Amino acid sequence: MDPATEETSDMAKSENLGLFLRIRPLLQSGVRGDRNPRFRRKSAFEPWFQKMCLRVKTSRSVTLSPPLALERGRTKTEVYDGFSQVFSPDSSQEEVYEKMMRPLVEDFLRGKSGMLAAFGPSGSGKTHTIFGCNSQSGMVPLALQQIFKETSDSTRSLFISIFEIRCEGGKEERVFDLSPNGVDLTMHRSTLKGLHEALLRRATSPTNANSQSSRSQCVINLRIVDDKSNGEVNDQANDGVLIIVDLAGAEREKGTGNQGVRLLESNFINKTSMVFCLCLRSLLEHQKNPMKPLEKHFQDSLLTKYLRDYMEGKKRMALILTVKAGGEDYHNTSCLLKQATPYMEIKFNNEPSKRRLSPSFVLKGYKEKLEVAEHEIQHLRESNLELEKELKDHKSQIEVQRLDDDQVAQEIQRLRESNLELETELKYLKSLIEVERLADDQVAEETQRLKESNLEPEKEVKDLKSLIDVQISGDDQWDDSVVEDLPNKNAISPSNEDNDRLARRRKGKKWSSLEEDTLRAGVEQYGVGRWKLILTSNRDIFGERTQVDLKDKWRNLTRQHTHH
DNA sequence: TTAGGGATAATT
DNA sequence: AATTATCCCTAA
Repeated sequence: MDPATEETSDMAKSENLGLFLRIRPLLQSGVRGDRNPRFRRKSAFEPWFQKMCLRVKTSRSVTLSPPLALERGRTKTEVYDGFSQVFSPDSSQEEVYEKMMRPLVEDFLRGKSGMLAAFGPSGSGKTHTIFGCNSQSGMVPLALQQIFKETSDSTRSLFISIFEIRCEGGKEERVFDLSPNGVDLTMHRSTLKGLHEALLRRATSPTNANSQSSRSQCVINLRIVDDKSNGEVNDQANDGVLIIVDLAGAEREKGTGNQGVRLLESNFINKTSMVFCLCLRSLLEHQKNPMKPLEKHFQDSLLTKYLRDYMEGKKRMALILTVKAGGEDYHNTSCLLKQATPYMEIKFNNEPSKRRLSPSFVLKGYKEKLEVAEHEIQHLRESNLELEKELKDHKSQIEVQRLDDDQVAQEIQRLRESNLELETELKYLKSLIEVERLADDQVAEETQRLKESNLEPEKEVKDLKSLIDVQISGDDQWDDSVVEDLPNKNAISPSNEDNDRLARRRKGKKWSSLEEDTLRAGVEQYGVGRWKLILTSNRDIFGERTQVDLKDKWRNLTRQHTHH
């Protein structure tokens, strides 16, 4: 936002992954010129599909409610919030462009790289959004339009390449260059033609249409360079790069007539998309907890290899989810939202080289976290007080407004929870710091004192900070190895097992009804006790749960059932 | 990997 | 205080 102020400092400015959501209209108005006529017929014959499971709540949130058929008593609508922008079914291409694409393009013109990936089930409008059709240009044509307009008088050239990665069956992925010449096209503003040809071929050729394109990834790469320097520098020296990716379908493989085929690792229709998601998830976890290594999922597919910098959080990325909102789409949509929503917490920093983290570097990171935590605790305390007071007031009045009371109480509960969360994080950080081996006598003593005293969190934070300072100052030539090895529990020194255990316990996560249903279905399909199989077949739904978690949950579900 | 027993956090 | 839901540990 403010390029002038952000400069050198290492972890200076980071921005979150932009997560957009676009809901496809239920009915194809004939204008769309859709390629699948069966769709139209189907929805005409089966009007109950009109019931929408997904609705826009605000410009940044949606509500998802299961269709009646799936309800099993305990149904509540879920809210997904925090999107950069939600585009309703009647949003126009221009609107999407303005709010999502234009900032990317403008940064691109200023030499800042970025990427946009479209993700969603096939038929949800990914391609329509990215490429558009004759009457409604998509993001790519609109972006080019803007780019050509703004570079017409400059001395810069634009390079564009477009290619497709297909992986058919279980075979190797293959790359198909869709540009007429097979190499990068040099384009000035008048030579837009080449792209049009590529576009046309992809969008309208019936042989190349649905079946294949839903399983292939289309990548468009724009590069802008100054004409002064020679054009063909392989590296992205100073040039901005803008990559637009049309990811393969993100639906789960089994339709209505499921066949328990050996699925690869999860039910993704396509390996590349799965790897893409694995990368993002790993990145997110790594950022939440730096002790977790950033796994190298990217090397598992061509696309993610190509996008490595983005997969590792080094360059900025935006994601647009396209979904269908019909009742029949509930499952796919739910899976997609559940999976992709957390990604909005991913951050990108511009710092390109982060070699090996010295402990003091890591500690500095913790210190910053502590500071933030300190603030938030303070803030939460205040809101807590405020709300509690408010609640009291309410209660002292007549009890007509019970509902309001409940809402306030809920809010307080929520705040309490996040407050708790922060405090446990403090505890966690504290234990990590202890693990760093405080060889210094003085420091060890200090730690001991801290451990035994019953300080208020605020004070504790303060003391921890000074503690860190002591460590950082007396620490110049540590080598790495600590960081990479730590995620392994066994590598932690057994100094303080009790404290360590406390800190490591995962925060309990309630089972969603989707997860429960999936578990039931899994047991039905594979049998009781095949937890590993059930888990890996549904990893996109179960997220970070373990086999044991599934087993325990099943124990619960059935125990309750028999107890009845 | 799984089944069970236990610990711990969340709810009632 | 008692009951549940989750998470953790470990023998087999």
